[in-house]
Amino acid sequence: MLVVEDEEVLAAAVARGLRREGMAVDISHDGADALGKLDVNRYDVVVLDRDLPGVHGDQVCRALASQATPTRILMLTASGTVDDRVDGLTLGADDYLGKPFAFSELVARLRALARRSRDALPPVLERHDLRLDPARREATRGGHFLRLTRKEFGVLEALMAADGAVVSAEDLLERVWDEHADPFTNTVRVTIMNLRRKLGRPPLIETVVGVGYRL
Amino acid sequence: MLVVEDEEVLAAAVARGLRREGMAVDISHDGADALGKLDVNRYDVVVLDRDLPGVHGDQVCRALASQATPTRILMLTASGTVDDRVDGLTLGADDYLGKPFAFSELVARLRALARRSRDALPPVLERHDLRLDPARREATRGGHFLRLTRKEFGVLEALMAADGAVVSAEDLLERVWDEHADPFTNTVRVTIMNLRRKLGRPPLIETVVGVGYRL
DNA sequence: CGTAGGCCTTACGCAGGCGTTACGCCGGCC
DNA sequence: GGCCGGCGTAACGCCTGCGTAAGGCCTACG
Repeated sequence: MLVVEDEEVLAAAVARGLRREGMAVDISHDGADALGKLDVNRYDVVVLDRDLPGVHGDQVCRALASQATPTRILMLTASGTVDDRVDGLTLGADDYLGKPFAFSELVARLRALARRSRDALPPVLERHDLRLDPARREATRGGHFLRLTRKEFGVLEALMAADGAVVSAEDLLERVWDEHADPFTNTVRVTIMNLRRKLGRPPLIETVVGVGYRL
Repeated sequence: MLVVEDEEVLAAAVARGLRREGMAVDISHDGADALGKLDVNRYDVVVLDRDLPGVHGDQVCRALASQATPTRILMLTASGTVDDRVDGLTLGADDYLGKPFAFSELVARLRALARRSRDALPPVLERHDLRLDPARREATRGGHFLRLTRKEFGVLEALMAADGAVVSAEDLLERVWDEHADPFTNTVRVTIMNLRRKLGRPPLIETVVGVGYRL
């Protein structure tokens, strides 16, 4: 989840509560920062306060809705009038909750949205004799099953989704690991190595020196 | 199931009875709350009292019928006249039961509706040498009967319905337990263990570390 | 009122995922 | 030709996540 809320105390409280519910939560305190994070990370759901200083919540919403993304939006608003609800939904929000709200209701709605987001996401990726189904979490090569760990699966998914384009190690860190990953770590190289080993021959992952990796 | 009934004592009694029959049951005491839950959760069947304070049962029924959902509706009504029955069915209910009713009849009708709601799936699930009949609550492996508890049966049903895809512990909690399940509980692991033990060998349930389980 | 069984919890041991450090190879550059 | 930066690879250790046992609560039932 990404929680976008300028009131820092509220944001922290919500994040803590959601983490207790088992969710992975990032926080933004303004619209510009939110757009940056949305650009860089993939979220299942964004909890978006409508009244943001600087870049307004509506703008964030529009920006997100305009691009074809599987990310769902839950709008938070101070005034729970019907007009707001209509506005929010026409702007591209997927759900809407007026402040003050019951925390349990927020959780329930986020769960529902996250499930929708997962359902909507998964086309089966196929390249060469590789087949990867994110929904079923299955990867095969030449019909033969591959037992991949989470990181390996994530890296392979990112490479396949890039469709032959080069993906930098930094991109992989942000997509497969999380936003606070140590930029000087060696773990991507090690994961790539293990992945290559499990994929077998002929080799499919090419190193582009100084830039990144591609299928 | 979702039971919508403003008489709290009756609602609790019905829910308890249905849980004894192996169903996962949520409760709403008014129409607005029911609409919220229906918005957020997926149910096979809604048991809907017609006479609700605030948002009337008919309105809930209409709202639900207007959207393309696999959820079935069983209307409960205080007066068992034919007129009511006709009204209910034209509103979009799938079945109808007048109060007072025999509990066994309620169960039978709900079973029938639940089966219809799921009839995208074959009524009897079969994978490998496993056979599972949700209607009769019977499970066999290699022709040999398995004595499963409700939770074990539910978990196995979910895994078989997933058809080899990975099912997360969180999904299992939502499907087999109910909406108030503690996300950090250990009970899924224990149930999986007992299930594996009862299923015998060769082992059929695979653990995908950090993700979930699959058949 | 006692018993049995379903179910959840706590506690603990263990395998494996994952990140680290260290080192060797290779190509480019001054 | 020596230096250096980028990468592959091996080996090690931490610690998460899972399996499993044991105990306790609650409900159903005799």
